[in-house]
Parts: sequence; C-alpha cells; structure tokens
Amino acid sequence: MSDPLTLDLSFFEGDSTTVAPKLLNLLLVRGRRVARIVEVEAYAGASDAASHAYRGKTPRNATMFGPPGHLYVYFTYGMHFCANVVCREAGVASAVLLRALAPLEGLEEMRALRPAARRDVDLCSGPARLCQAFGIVRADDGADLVTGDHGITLVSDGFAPPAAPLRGTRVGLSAKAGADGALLWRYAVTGDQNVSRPRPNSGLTAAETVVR
DNA sequence: ACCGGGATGTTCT
DNA sequence: GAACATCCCGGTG
Repeated sequence: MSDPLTLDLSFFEGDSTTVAPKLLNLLLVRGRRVARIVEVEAYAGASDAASHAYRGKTPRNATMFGPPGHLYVYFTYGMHFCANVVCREAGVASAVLLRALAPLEGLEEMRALRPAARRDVDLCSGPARLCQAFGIVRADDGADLVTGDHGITLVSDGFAPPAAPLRGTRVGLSAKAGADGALLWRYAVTGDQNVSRPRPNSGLTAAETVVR
C-alpha cells in the first residue's frame, strides 16, 4: 500500500446510492490486512423495504441511525456476520453493504481465518466471507472507520472509483423482504475476479447477475 | 460446471 | 414459528 489517505467524515454523508459507487476501490485496513472494495450494495433506510431500518430503529439496527463513517455489523443465518458502511447524518438510516473485496496484503492471516477458502479469490468474495477474513464480529458493530477505534479503517490510496461501475440488482432478497428488480443498487468493479457469486438458485451466472 | 440441502441462532411476526 | 442482505459440501452431468 502506498500513501494511504484518510477520508473526511463528509465523504459518508450522502445517500447510500451516492456513496456506494464512491466506495469502490477504497481500501479496508485492519492491522496487516489490506483489501480493495470491489462490490457493494446500497440500502436506503426508511424508504427501502429491503433495509433493516425500514421498520424503524431497533437495538439491532441502531448503528444505522447513528453518525456516518461507522460500521454496521449484523448477524444472519445463525452463523454469519455482514458489514455495512453507515451513510447520512445521525438520525437518518442509510448504509452500504460490503459484498466483496480484492485481498492485497496480509493474506496469510486471512487464510488462517478462512480455512474453507480453497483459492485466494475466495477469501473475501462475499459479505460474510470478507467479515471472516477480517475478523469482523458483533463487537465491531459501531466501529468508527475514520478514527479506527476498533483497528479497522477505510482509506484511499489515490485510486479513483470506476467512472462506470458494473450495476445489478441486489442479492439474496426475497420478494417478501422487498426485492425490487428495477433497482440497480449493486455496484461492482468491472472484470474483478473477487466479485461474489450470484444468489443461489437464481439461475444466473456471475457475469449475468452483475450487468452493465 | 451447476444444482440442492443443511447448518445454526437472532430477530420479528 | 418463520424468515433471514449466507456459505459450504456433496451430488450429478
């Protein structure tokens, strides 16, 4: 990594659909582990039936209603954690789910935490996988990504986000949970091999799921 | 390669 | 009691 640049809090104050594509190509850093963000999804909060914040503030989603630039970590499927970057000012819920990273440094530590990953491209290619690789757990909910109070930071190395990222529909949402095929709120770096697989049973290949 | 199903526990109805 | 912003393994082609 060369010359990491700290982000300003104002970077995160926009809506999730604005912030999401700007997160692409930023670096997630924890100790010696460094990975580039290559796939994200926007969740808009009160107006978004698929957002955990849709039905208002609860103990689980409280971090989403807090200040921007913090990590919202939730537990799902009885065994997995997923991590979001909180957007918007305090009091308004909006967040971006981290879906895939390209590992750059500290791969040995990631491999140790992800024994099931057969190839390095599997280390961070999924929202729960990247949490495993970075050791992100419930205790990291609320971590400040600017100050790094949990040892986790989000920085830039001067590599700009793609001008025209791949876009697609969000993954893993049932119709009941608010899936909306009209919303292309999944953003990814074109051609990156670490982009996560399509939803199981979707009948789509990865290339088809993330569309132009 | 592409399926199908099981794991596991928190959260909300 | 159902659903869940998922992953992994073992089947089949």
